[in-house]
Amino acid sequence: MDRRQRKTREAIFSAFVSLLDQKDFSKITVGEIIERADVGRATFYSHFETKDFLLKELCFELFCHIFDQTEPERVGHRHIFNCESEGSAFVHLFYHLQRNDNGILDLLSGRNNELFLCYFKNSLKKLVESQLPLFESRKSDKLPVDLWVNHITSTFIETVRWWIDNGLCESPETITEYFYLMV
Amino acid sequence: MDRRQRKTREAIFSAFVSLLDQKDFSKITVGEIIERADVGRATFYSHFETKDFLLKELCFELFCHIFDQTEPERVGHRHIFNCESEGSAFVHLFYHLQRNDNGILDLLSGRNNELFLCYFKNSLKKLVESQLPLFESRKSDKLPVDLWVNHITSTFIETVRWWIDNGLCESPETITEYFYLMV
DNA sequence: TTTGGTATCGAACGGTATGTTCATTATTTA
DNA sequence: TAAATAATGAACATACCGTTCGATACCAAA
Repeated sequence: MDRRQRKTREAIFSAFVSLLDQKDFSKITVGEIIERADVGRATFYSHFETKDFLLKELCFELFCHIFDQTEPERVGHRHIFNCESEGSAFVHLFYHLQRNDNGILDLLSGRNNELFLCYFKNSLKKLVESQLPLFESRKSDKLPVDLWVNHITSTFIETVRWWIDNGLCESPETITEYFYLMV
Repeated sequence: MDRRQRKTREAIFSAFVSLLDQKDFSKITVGEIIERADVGRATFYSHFETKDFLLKELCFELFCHIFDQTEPERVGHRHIFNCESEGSAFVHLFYHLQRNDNGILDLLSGRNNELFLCYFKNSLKKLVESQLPLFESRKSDKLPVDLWVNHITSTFIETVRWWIDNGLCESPETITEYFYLMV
């Protein structure tokens, strides 16, 4: 890829993330993004169709290394799908969140990010499905599978949001315990 | 209240609800509302500060008779807080939803109604709190109360959304059973 | 190093939606 | 019937969107 392209793309992403740190997605304008990225208006639109697509691509990059099963393992980072000890995938994920990789917390806690939550939920569902045996119980036999998966996923997200709103006081282990208690 | 005021207010509400039947809240413009309500632009803004406030007031009216404890009982409608048989408040609520009073389903199922969901959740939380003893168990002792309340409330909402997405196939009783199984 | 292709710039434009203003007209109420 | 109040409708300023286009800067391959 052309170095110019890489640079503007990077500039736009980083301007976008830093803006998300300050205000809700819905309040951010394209004008602000290009001003902070120091990039021409036409340039922005030659990279991203709309602001929503920018968010979509950002999510894709964010979630890829967290959720994507095809992503190759890296040194020092055991992949979440391959955590061997029981249930550790979710502690792992809570750790990711606590470190606030790429300002993901701003997006999760914000109250106007339906789009983001939608993408996050979809990725998370895949993880939940792959870990489904963990949650087998009397209850789950009597429920439609997709309702059950949706419930676990939603519970995870609501737990994270509660955690954030509470100032991330609890340790990832405690939160994981809470999470498992609820499902 | 002046009859003129009542009439325009009513016209705006009904135009708004009928538009919600057709498209997401975020796609509806003030222009469309006043056209359908057959009301002047200035008139709209003399009644409602913004479109968001219109939604807020609509929610207030919608939720009042469902959730408000101070609302007087009416003939043929036992109030939800006074359902005496165990747990019937939630079946009651599922019945309300199934009948789609005031097009509330459009708002609940729509994917762009964070504001509405926020209001709904807040009202629902009060109901959940009042019914909390129903949900006591080993689990709940070990969890922070507000996390527990939030979990029950979210689970209810997610159940309804799943129900709607599935075409309201199940009976309110079945859904209530699912709901209780999950929490 | 030249050269052809490509990315960026920057200003301007048309379009849509917002929320306000104000003089005029209609309705209510005292 | 008169004073108060509400609705009208057109106009206005503002903001943001997404597009266009000629000029300029940059890159990569020959």
